Amino acid sequence: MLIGQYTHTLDPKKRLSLPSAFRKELGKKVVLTNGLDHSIFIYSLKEWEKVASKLGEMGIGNSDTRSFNRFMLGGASLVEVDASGRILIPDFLKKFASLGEKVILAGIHNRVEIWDEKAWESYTEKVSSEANVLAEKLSEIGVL
Amino acid sequence: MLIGQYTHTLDPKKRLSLPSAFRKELGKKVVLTNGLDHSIFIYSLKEWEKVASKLGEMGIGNSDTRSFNRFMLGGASLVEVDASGRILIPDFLKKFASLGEKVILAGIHNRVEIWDEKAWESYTEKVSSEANVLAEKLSEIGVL
DNA sequence: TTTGCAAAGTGGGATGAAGTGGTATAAAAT
DNA sequence: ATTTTATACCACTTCATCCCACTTTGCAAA
Repeated sequence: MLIGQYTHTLDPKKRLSLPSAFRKELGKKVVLTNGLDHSIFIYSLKEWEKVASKLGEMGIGNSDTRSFNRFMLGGASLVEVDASGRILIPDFLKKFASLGEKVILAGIHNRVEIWDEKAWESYTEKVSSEANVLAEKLSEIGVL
Repeated sequence: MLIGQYTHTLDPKKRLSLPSAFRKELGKKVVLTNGLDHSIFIYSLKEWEKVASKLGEMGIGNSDTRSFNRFMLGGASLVEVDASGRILIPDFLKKFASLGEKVILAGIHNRVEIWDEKAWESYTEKVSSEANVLAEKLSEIGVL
């Protein structure tokens, strides 16, 4: 279970150190891909295989799933974690998530999300103001 | 059952000692997360796993649940209780709840809530003045 | 009541790991 | 051949963690 939120810096070489709390669970090889809401998703290789096979099972018939598969699968790249726990962010993903110097790494269940700090702040601000309403919805369906 | 209300101090190192009355029930590992109304929720690891697995099962398709998951899961952090019964409050949670030096720890059923002292006072003041109205609403739906 | 003891809450110093920046070497591209 | 890019390696700094100590409070025994 990946949880917790950290602010790290993306250096000029596009290196990003993973929070030590995530390293064990992610392993030495991770998969980065286009995430939803302009974030980057990080999966451990193991988790990625599950996600990918689920997506793969959806077939190529429907044009929506085709596009989504191109988005998630086509945008994926396998990355090694170096000796000091850092990964290299590919250029196209950095652009996709418009990452600046400060980024947020957030553990969400089976994945880690990378966000530009500013984007994360404005997103969470918006969400926390809606959280009460969301909580109500979720409690109606018995989650909380 | 967590019950009772305590005022403790958050030291410069962001350490907060849990009231001894809560320690046994919370265990050695607890989960802190963004709470509603700008408080922080503390769950025992056991209780948390129940909440988290429900949230995690909901998938990534719906944008409302995505937001709420980011709020609850991304805003969470697993924390060890140290030898003298203290926990470390992560920076982002301290900011989120705008905690000052004095904080309130309140046991609410299966969780503990952390509030800034000032915020708690003004909140309880407001609520107690509305309590009559609230009681009526709750009795309408059969709670009281 | 007084004294002693144990538990709870708070504060501070020391150590080690985590995060970050930089250099050197190897590989690749121009 | 020269410039650029990637990777491994090393070094510094900061902060979390551990450990110890002081103070206060409540309880119990003398």
